[in-house]
Order: sequence, then structure tokens, then C-alpha cells
Amino acid sequence: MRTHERVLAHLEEGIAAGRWGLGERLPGERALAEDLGVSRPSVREAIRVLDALGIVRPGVGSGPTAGAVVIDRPAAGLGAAVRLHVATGTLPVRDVVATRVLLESWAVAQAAERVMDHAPGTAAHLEEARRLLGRMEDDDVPAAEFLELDQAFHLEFVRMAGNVLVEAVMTGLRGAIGGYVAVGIERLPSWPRTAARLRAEHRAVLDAVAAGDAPAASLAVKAHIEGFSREAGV
Amino acid sequence: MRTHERVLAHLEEGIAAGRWGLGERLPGERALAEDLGVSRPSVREAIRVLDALGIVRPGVGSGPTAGAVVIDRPAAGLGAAVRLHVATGTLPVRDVVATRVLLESWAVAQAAERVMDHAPGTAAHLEEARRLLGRMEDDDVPAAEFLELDQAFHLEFVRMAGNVLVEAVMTGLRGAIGGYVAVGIERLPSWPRTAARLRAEHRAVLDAVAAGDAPAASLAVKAHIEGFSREAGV
DNA sequence: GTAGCGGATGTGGTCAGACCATTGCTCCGT
DNA sequence: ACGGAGCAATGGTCTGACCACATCCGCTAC
Repeated sequence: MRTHERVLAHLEEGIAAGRWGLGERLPGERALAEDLGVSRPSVREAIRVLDALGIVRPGVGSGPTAGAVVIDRPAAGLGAAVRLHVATGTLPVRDVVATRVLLESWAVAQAAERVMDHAPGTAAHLEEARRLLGRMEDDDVPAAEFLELDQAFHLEFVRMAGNVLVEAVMTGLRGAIGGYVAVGIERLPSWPRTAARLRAEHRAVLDAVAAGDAPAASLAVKAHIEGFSREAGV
Repeated sequence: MRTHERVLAHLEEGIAAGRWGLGERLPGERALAEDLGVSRPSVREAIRVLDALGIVRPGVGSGPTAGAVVIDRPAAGLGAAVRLHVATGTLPVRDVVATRVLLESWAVAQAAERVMDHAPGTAAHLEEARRLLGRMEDDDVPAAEFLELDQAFHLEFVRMAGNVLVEAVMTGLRGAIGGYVAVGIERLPSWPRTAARLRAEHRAVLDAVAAGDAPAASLAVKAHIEGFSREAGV
């Protein structure tokens, strides 16, 4: 077993055992190296992996923001992995879009059911979705910002579904194909017309969820994603 | 931007551009360092990330197996990310199981539809599933091996669905919660009885897919996973 | 002429030590 | 009491070196 893998195993074990909880700091690189009897570069490689996976956030300097802090950004690691595997060419964008449709149509259905159950928090999420939709209504909003609002809008429903992993995967997928989407926008015959349609589709999804109509919400979001994907030619 | 991130960006750009395709070798660490005007440790950290994400496989020595070879094991990176985030405690095992149910029930439905469409390859996958099921029939097979066969059995249907990303995520999820499953087995009141039930459930899934009955296959696999998950107390 | 063997070569893996930039804290002087 | 200068801790990076391993090539012995 390679040295940095030993370090990684040690850190994973400690995290799993709760030795270093969320928001807490790992020992310094020098201290870890000495404790484990390895060199600092080996420790650094292990921490770099945790960094890439969204487990820790290295911080320079001194004080509470310094050191390798245990965070939790699952989307970071998942997104990077998906993006790179798309880059290698063995992971077709088509499959990424299909997976997104699968996850998101499930998510909006869950969201709709939670609305019917009057689950706590749903009202706030719906309100936020409405606010985002309102900002997208502005004709002057540039395409790039529209996409950000779009992403936040979609994410709001995924959050409502209450599955952290689905939320992370969704965020990662969106980030991974963000570049393709941006390129797709460029090739649209008419961005204003597409934007208008997207707004209407967003409205349909929002209404279905707010009404607690799970099947309608699923169908609406499926049509929305697949339609845009087809039009943008990703 | 940190130095190793520059290297990472360079490598990702090259992979995306097809400069280094699958099975090909990246330049050596020393050569990369010189080309980019950075030090070898910085290059190593970047390669270590690609290694962790399942993009490259470093190989020592000389010859065709040496050097950082571009591979494609999406499940490796996704599995590690999920496992570690479960370890931090913010990713509940419950969510992982729910996501698995979602993905796999979709996959078997797709598989059943492909059977109906007489899609190429389905017969071979079904045959392999039958073979695995046959090996699981043996009462003498130890629990650990049974779990491996079980995993392979499930994976066969996911492969049939033909979505590389779903297959990768599924594999990653299974790997991430493998430890919990093993612990769950220990706590079962009677492994032989559970094994018998699992066999029957596997049979039901296989029959539904082979018959092209997508809804039945979905329900069967959902009940199968949730039932075991509940019994094992994960 | 051929077969076997040993060194040359190139690869990642690891280590030691050093310096830098950044950040927060402490202590001293006003 | 306040403010600034210095100090300490941290990650980021670099240099140079050595090791283990796997292959390849050329030399040597038969």
C-alpha cells in the first residue's frame, strides 16, 4: 500500500470515528507527517485527495480559518469526477442528461408529495422558487445569469425532496455539463424565444409542485430538460 | 489559482481535447513539470487527484504498463466520494439506499423494455444473471461471496439499461455502503433464511425483466432492496 | 549463432529540508 | 487604552536526492 494511501486511510478512519467532525480542523501537515512517520509530501497528497472530493478545505494563515477544515461539499467531488469522465469520452453527455432527468423527475414528485403532506420547509422553498422565477422574468437578464437562476430554481425542488445525495449528484451533474450548456446557448436560433419558453415551463413545474400534483410535476420537468437538451444539441 | 490546479486544468484540457486518449500515457511527471514550469510535487498532486477520481492509473517501472495511463473507472471516484461523505455524517445511509432504489428500479424497468425491444446484448446479460443466480443457490456459499454474487447480479441489470453514468453511480454506492451491509449481515437473526428469501426475490426480478414486465421488475427490485436494508438495519 | 544474463534506463514513490505568503495573535511602546 | 511591529503557525511551493520496480539492450558464455 502506498504511503499516501495509508495517510488517507488514517484520515478516513478518524473522520468516520468522529475524531474530526464537521467544521473542525485536521492536525497540521507537519504534525500528521510526524505522527504517522511519513513525509510531508505524502500527507499533502492525501489531503489533496480529500480536498478534491470536497471533504476538507485547506486554509492558509493562522487562526480559525487556517488548516485543513473538514467541510462537506459532496457536489464538488461528484461534479469533478463526472466532468472528467465526460472529458475522457466514455461517459456520453446523453447519459448525463438522462440521469438528470431521472433524478430530477423523482425529486419534483417527492417535492409535490411533501407539499401535499404540508411538510415543514416546503413553503419557504416554494417562495424562493417563485422569487427566482420572478428574477428570470426580466428580459434584460443576460443568458449567463439566467442559467444561474435556472440552476438555483431547479435546485430548490431537489432540496425540497430532502435527499442529500440526490441533491449532491444533481448539483454535480449540472456543474459537469455546464460548459456544454453554455455552448448550446450560443447555437440557439433565438435566445429570447427560448428563454420565454423556459420561463413558461418553469412556471408549469412550479405550479404542479405547489398544487401537489406529483405526476404532472415529473412530466413537466422531464419535458423541460429533454426539450432544452434537444434544442441546444448537447 | 494554486499551482497544482493549473496542472490539473492543463491535464483536463488535454484529455478533453483528446490529446491523451483512453489507454494512452500522460507525459512523465518530470516532463510535465518542466513543460509547465512547475515543480514535480505540484504535478504529482494533480495526478494524485486524477488517480483518486479514477481517471488515470499510475504505474511504476518501464514499458507499456508504466507511467500515468488514462483509464476510466468512474465508480472509483464516485464511490470514494460517497463513502467519505457518509463518514462525515452529513450523508445519511438512508439517503444512499433511497438513491439506490431510485436508480435501480429505473434500471430494471429500462432493462425490461430493452428485452421487449429485443435490443442486442440483452440475452447475454440475462444468461449471465441466470448463471450468477445459479451460483447463489448453493447453500454452502459463504455470506461474503454471496454478497459479491449479489452485487454482480444487480449490476447485470444496470448494465442492460445502457446508461454508463447510472452504472457508475450504482457501483459507487454499493461500494460505499459495502461496510454497512457486511455489518448488517452479522446482525441478521438467521442468514440462511435471509439468503433463501433473497434468492426468491432475485428470481422474481429476473423473471420480470425476462418477461419484459417493467413495472413488476421495478416493484420487485424496490421491495428487494428496501426489505434487506430494513432487515439489516443499515 | 544463440541463449541467457546483467547493467542501463526510465518510471513513479518517497523523503529531507528549505523558503515564501498569508493570517492571526501577542507584546511593547506611546 | 490604543496602535503598530514583530512573531508564530499554517498551507503552498520548490529543489535535489534516493529508492523500487519493470523493461530493454547489449554483452558474454556456450
